[in-house]
Amino acid sequence: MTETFQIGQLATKLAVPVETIRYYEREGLLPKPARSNGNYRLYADNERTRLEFILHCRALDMTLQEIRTLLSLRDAPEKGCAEVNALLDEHIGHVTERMRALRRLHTELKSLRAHCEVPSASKDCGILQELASAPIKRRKSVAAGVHAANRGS
Amino acid sequence: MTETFQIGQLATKLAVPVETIRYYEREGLLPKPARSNGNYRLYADNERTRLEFILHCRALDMTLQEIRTLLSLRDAPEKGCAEVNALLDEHIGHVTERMRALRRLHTELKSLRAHCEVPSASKDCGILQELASAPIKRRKSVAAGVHAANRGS
DNA sequence: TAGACACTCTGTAGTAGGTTCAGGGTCAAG
DNA sequence: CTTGACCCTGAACCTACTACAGAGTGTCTA
Repeated sequence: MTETFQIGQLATKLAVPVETIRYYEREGLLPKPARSNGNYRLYADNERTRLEFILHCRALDMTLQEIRTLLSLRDAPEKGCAEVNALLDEHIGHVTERMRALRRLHTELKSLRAHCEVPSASKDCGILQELASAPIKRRKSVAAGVHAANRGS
Repeated sequence: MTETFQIGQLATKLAVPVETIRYYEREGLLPKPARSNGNYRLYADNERTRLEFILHCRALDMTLQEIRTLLSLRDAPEKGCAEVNALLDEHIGHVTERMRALRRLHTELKSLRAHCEVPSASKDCGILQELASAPIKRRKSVAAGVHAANRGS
């Protein structure tokens, strides 16, 4: 019989909040674990490994949906891993695009900042004036993260 | 008497969804506009200008809270614009940090991808193996966007 | 045996910045 | 008088968690 641990121990070991583990269970990324007499969750090594897998993927900024896909591929060892490659390539594509957007953004912010090197009264502030009148370049918000929803053309 | 337009016209002009305009009003970024007899919102040029200002700021990935601050500075022309500069500098700092994080992430993803140039059965997939065993480097999620919450050390 | 304290349980609500939907009202044209 | 385009409010949904509230469990000490 292998060693089991309860949720707090698992959380400490992997440096993840307890609530996150329960959340992943609710979301179907982790299976429902065994329970103790007192209804505490009991985890063994396979759950621990699975959670580690998930955390690695999250550290690489994949969405839970992407991770679900990877887990299902991992659970089907007879299938090829071409899908894994495809998913990863697409994810890398997202990241690349986001880097480009951030670079553009950075340039623009720097140029905006240059409008006001010498502090003055805010009614004469070059930055505020620029913000009021600069053309709006519609772009996907960087704040949306790596996985931007497509809004608009 | 200046020309007025209703929400759909304003939305079309500035290429923003109607719902977003109403949302900004709820959030207090836009003032409550005049209403027609039929209870339709009626906008004039000053609201339009204010909305443009907000959209420019959003295009630069500022949060609504940052924009609220900028708007209040804009509304107080007697105050200095040192605060504007400070806000912008901090925002640029966020963006810079995020760019760095994205570059690290990109490197890591590329290296992971290199584990499986030749598709094989998924049970032998180098990527899946790597994801299961690689050390977890805790980092702020890039998906949190430019404005990351600080979670954990 | 009782109390203190740490741990766990479920369920709900909040976060940012919107988007989508249901169920209705308004207005001009045909 | 009906069609269709527009508008209204209020609430639910999205991601990936996080933060409670209120209750039960388990262990240690007095």
